[in-house]
Amino acid sequence: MRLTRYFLPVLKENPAEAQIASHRLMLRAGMIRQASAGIYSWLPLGFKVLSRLEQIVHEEQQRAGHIPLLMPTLQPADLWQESGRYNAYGPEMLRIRDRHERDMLYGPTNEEMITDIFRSAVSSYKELPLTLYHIQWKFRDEVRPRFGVMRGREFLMKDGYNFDLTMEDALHAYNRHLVSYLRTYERMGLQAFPMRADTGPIGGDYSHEFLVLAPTGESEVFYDSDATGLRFGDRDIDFTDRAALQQVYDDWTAIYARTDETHDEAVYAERVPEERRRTARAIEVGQIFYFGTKYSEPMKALVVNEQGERVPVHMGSHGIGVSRLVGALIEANHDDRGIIWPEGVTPFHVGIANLKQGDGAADAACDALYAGLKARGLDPLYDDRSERAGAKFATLDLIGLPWRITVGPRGLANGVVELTSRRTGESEEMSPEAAIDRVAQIYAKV
RNA sequence: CGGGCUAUAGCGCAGUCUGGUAGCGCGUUCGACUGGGGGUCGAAAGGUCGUGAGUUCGAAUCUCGCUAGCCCGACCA
Repeated sequence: MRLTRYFLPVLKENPAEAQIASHRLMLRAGMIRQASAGIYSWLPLGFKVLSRLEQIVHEEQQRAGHIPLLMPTLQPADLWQESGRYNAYGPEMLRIRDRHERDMLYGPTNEEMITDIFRSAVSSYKELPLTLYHIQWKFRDEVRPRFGVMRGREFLMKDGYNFDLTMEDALHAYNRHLVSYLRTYERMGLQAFPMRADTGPIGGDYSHEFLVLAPTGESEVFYDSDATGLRFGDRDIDFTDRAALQQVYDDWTAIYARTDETHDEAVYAERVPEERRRTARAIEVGQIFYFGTKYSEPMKALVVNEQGERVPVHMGSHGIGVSRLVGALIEANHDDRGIIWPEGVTPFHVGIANLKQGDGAADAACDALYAGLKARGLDPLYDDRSERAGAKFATLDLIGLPWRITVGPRGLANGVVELTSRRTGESEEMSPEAAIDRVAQIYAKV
């Protein structure tokens, strides 16, 4: 993409309403624009990152054997009356009435709807196990939205629901989600820890939250410093291998890591040596639940088992806050000049800064670089504005592309361009061809 | 939902106390000089001062209502 043909409304000054880094930087980098409290338009750059996160989530869910579908944002109230949550949910649920005076709601989650879909189509244990998920906008009418997309009212969430015959099967689904989530966050360049969690208004008795350490996080967490050494890495997991998944679950949950909601001083003191105890703030970016027959019983989601008995299915629900992750990524990856995207989620792979727009040699070199990068399947952003070097560097630093190729008459006289890492600031001079190779190499691993 | 605050040009703000018909910086447009970290000079465009009523000869400014937004707390993916 050529910057002069893109839509990137960056701000030089900080908007007054933005208190935390991610909110401030998303506004300044032209990623989002507020439409109303806690409701945002996603401008092209933000939309690109959001779409990239969606893509990673889709890939990892399907790798785990989960099936995508798409349910509506607006739901009929009667489903929620059936589960008993229509009255239980409170004013956070946005209630709407249509022209026929029918009570509707903008879905804050989809347990009822998915259970309705399931029960109308599945009646035998032979069709289990089944895990369905979607990535869809949700609405929770927060009293006090804040921190940009980190705590909006409208938010994009991946929510998945497993249907199993037995608790053992459902716990295997639980482990599948735990492992697929670990993979998902690592691909995004984030280290997220599973922490034992309260089950909250959704209910149930088996739950972990995934938290990313960040000073602006809303949760206080207590953990063993050994947890920060955990890496999922490139392990190629067979998601049907129960023992292997259980092992990952055991490895990751053995180390003490809890939020303030479930923190237990006595257990903490007993299991974690004093010098390894850590307290920090963290952002919640996902949560998994096993809740058994909480919805399948009242909503009659029954299947016939091998003995010919009709039994309620065991369910769980599993969420990843996709739009919130954009904020979390920035909280975990920025400096005073702007965002620093991990390679796995960057909106463009590399920025090209032409330091003398209109100069024949510089223009030609940039055009060749741009074409060469595209030919290698890369997505470059070419800053072809008639701006001075400082302005181009500032813009590219702000929007956080992890790599920049700087092209100027001075280097071109020696046949070189400069490849600079946004994260370390280190640069290296090399031929344009070598720069293309290097960037291609970097992204081959992502 | 309790407490506090704000609303003036795309963004950040001054002007409000003491009423007299709106200003600064950034950004934008045009021209020139520039060209390796938001450059310089010159010209220009852009505002029903959130909204409704009231007071007044006259309201961004005073009074009352309404709306929207922000901060702290409680709540929350």
